[in-house]
Amino acid sequence: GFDRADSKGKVCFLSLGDQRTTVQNELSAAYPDQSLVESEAMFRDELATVVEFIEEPTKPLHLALELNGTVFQKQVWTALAQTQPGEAITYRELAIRIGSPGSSRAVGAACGQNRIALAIPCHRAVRSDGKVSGFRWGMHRKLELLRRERRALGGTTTSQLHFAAFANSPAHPSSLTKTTRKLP
DNA sequence: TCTGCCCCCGGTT
DNA sequence: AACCGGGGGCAGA
Repeated sequence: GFDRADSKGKVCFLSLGDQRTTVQNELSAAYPDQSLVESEAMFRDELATVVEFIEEPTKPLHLALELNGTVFQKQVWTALAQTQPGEAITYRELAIRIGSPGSSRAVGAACGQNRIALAIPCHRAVRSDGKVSGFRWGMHRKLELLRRERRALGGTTTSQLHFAAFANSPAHPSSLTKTTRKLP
C-alpha cells in the first residue's frame, strides 16, 4: 500500500498473506476513510524490489516509507530498519538502542503494531533468550524469512547471528554464552 | 536443561 | 484499567 495513488508516494502498508482478499480487507480496515486504487502496473518497480528481497535477501530492503505511529513506535521501527539481513536483534537490545532500556515489552508491542512488513524488518526481533516469538503475519513466515536471510548470507552461523545481536551492547559475558541457541 | 508460573516493566488505547 | 510479539527469577519436573 502507498500513501498516495501514484508511484512517487511512500509505502505505508505492506502485508503478507495467502489470499488477495484477506490482504485487501486488511488494507481497507487500516485506512477506512481512504479510497483504494488497485494497480500492479503502477507499482511494478516496488513489487519487483519486494519479491527480489524475499527470494534473495542479501541487502536490506530499502523503500521510501511513510511511518504512521507514535514517537516511540517510530524510534523502534527506525532502529529495526538499521539492522542487516541475517542479523537477529533482541527486543531488549532494541530498547537499549532507542534509549529506554527498560521498555523491552513496549518494544515488542511496537513491533506488533508495525504495518510495513519486510521493509521494517520486525522479523529479526527475537527474545533475549534467543527464542523466536510472535509475528504479525504468522510465525511460519518469520521463521522462513530468518532462514532465507541466513542462507542468503551464505553459511552464517547461529553464534554469529547472536553476536551481531549483542555487538553494540556493553560486554555481557553471561548473555553471550546463553545466546548460542539455535535459530530455526 | 527445559518447562511453566509469578511478578515486574513501559507504552498504548 | 487492561492489554502486549518482554525479562528475569525460581520452583518442579
